[in-house]
Amino acid sequence: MSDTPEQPGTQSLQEPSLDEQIAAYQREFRDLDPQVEKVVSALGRLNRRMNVAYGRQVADLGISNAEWEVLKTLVLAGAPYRLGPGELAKRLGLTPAAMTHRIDRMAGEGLVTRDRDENNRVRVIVELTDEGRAKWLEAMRMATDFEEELLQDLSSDERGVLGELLIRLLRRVEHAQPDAGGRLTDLD
Amino acid sequence: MSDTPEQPGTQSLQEPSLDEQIAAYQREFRDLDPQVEKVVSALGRLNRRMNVAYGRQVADLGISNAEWEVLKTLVLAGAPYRLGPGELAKRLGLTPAAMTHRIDRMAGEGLVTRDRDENNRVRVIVELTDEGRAKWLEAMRMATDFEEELLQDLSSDERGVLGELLIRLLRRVEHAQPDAGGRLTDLD
DNA sequence: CCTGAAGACTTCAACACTAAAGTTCGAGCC
DNA sequence: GGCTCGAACTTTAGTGTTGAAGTCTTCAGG
Repeated sequence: MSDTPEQPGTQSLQEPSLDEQIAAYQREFRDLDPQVEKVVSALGRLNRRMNVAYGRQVADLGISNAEWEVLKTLVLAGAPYRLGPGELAKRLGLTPAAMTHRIDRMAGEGLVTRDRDENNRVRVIVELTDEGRAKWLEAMRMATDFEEELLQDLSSDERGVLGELLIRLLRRVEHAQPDAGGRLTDLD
Repeated sequence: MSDTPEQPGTQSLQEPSLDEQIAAYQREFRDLDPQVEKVVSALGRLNRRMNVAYGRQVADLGISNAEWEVLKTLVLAGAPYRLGPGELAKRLGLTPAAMTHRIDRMAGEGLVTRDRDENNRVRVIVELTDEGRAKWLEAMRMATDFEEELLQDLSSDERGVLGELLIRLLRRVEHAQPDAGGRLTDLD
């Protein structure tokens, strides 16, 4: 069902329990598969809660979740940690316009630099600063600690199984099946 | 790692493959548990993709994802499908101010009505209209079809296992353990 | 060269959300 | 009965995002 991600600053989402929710849906909508609904709703909720948690953690470092996303993307690019605004926008799923402003802010805070490419003056190069990289590292440490704790109750086998199942779903959504029975095409 | 939910209107998120991403992180950050990272990253990605998909579907019905959330919450409330703006805000994780505007729009579109409570004139009652309920039903049908298709490759057993594992994670995040070893308190 | 077309960003107007400051109504107190 | 407090919503100011329009640069012809 999804429960899209909408947190206010850092509030306490207050909703009925998962089981109550599913029971309510079944009352209102007869042909609902509870098993499917359970998986989908749990997925959505889990994700929202996690995002709230990440947001709090990076806030302690003085950066926003949005800024952290940019730092991660730049680090993922590897080595000199450079990427153009357009490329960043594509990877983050933002419009170029939003990227322009985001980079403005981050450059102002010293997390990245923004320069014109000398070889092709239409292009702009955004590069991580040492400070930006340091912030990333701190955030990364907090994030992995949190993630480790989140999965604490699961055995290694269970973690493996969970990972595999999720990846199968992801594949289904990403490669938008060449239609061998199920549609789901044009997902993105 | 999370990959927070940020889609532009309805773009094609373009990112490295999950395996590439994890490999890159390992290069940059030594003590990273690939198994944990796999689970967390898959969760985040899956969710973003799903939200994009939901957004497209409800857009075909002429409503936004945000509006659909309100419809769902009202239906979940049951029977006369009424809730105050404050209560709605709490359940959706929005500020009351945002709720005011959202209700304005939706009332303008005839999806809900907004009236003062006769017994307590400070209170406002938002009620689903028949049109709103009809929209919900259509959206619900599309959503469940999509969800069914998403899980198509998983056997009933696998769906059950996945659901249980997710719920265990959810519990860990929701009840923010009374600290018997792991922290994670104050999550929301 | 000079021109036209395409690409990569930026600027602008409109919209949605947050935080904080109002407004209005109901309740308790003396 | 009039006062004050608190609750529930709305308004305002500021930020971040989208979509469309605009600018600047490069490249392919003519």
